[in-house]
Amino acid sequence: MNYWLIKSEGSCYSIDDLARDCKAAGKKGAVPWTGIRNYQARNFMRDGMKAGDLVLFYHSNGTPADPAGVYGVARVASGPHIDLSALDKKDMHFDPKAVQYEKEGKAPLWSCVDMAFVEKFAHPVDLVEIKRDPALAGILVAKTGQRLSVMPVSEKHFKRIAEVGNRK
DNA sequence: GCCAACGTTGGC
DNA sequence: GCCAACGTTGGC
Repeated sequence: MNYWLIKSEGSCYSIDDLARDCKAAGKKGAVPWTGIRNYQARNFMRDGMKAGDLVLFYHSNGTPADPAGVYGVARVASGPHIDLSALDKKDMHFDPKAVQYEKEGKAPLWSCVDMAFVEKFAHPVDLVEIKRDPALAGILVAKTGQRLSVMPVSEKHFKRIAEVGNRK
């Protein structure tokens, strides 16, 4: 069992959106986490994530009203599969190179997994809090210049953030 | 909205 | 294969 952190712009796709879409997905209860166009992030998703892994849901690009931070927890709900949004010309994350891969019968250029909503924290654990907490020293998301949208988290750090987020 | 940090692209 | 130019991310 591994632990991860995924980022999303809160104003673009928040944990509330994930909760809504997972509910709308019915029995499946999960949505494909598409649009990742960074090789390292893709590799973490495609090669590292296993169904059942728990994932911190981080909102990036915060505002004073909705600060950047971890807002809740999701769960990996599938193994890796092709990210169809890369083949969709109308999609924001369309990639002609992925179409080329498809034509040549290669393995998909971009893959993703399904994500299920687990919980929204009683209060978000914002970046300031994360950086200030000695129990979270060394966590990747607090590192300057860290732009990965999918990254591993240690079990210790995962549990600490979940504990702080659900406190009170 | 600024800008530092980073990944990717493409000329050579 | 180097590296400058460019685009993007994301904190502030």
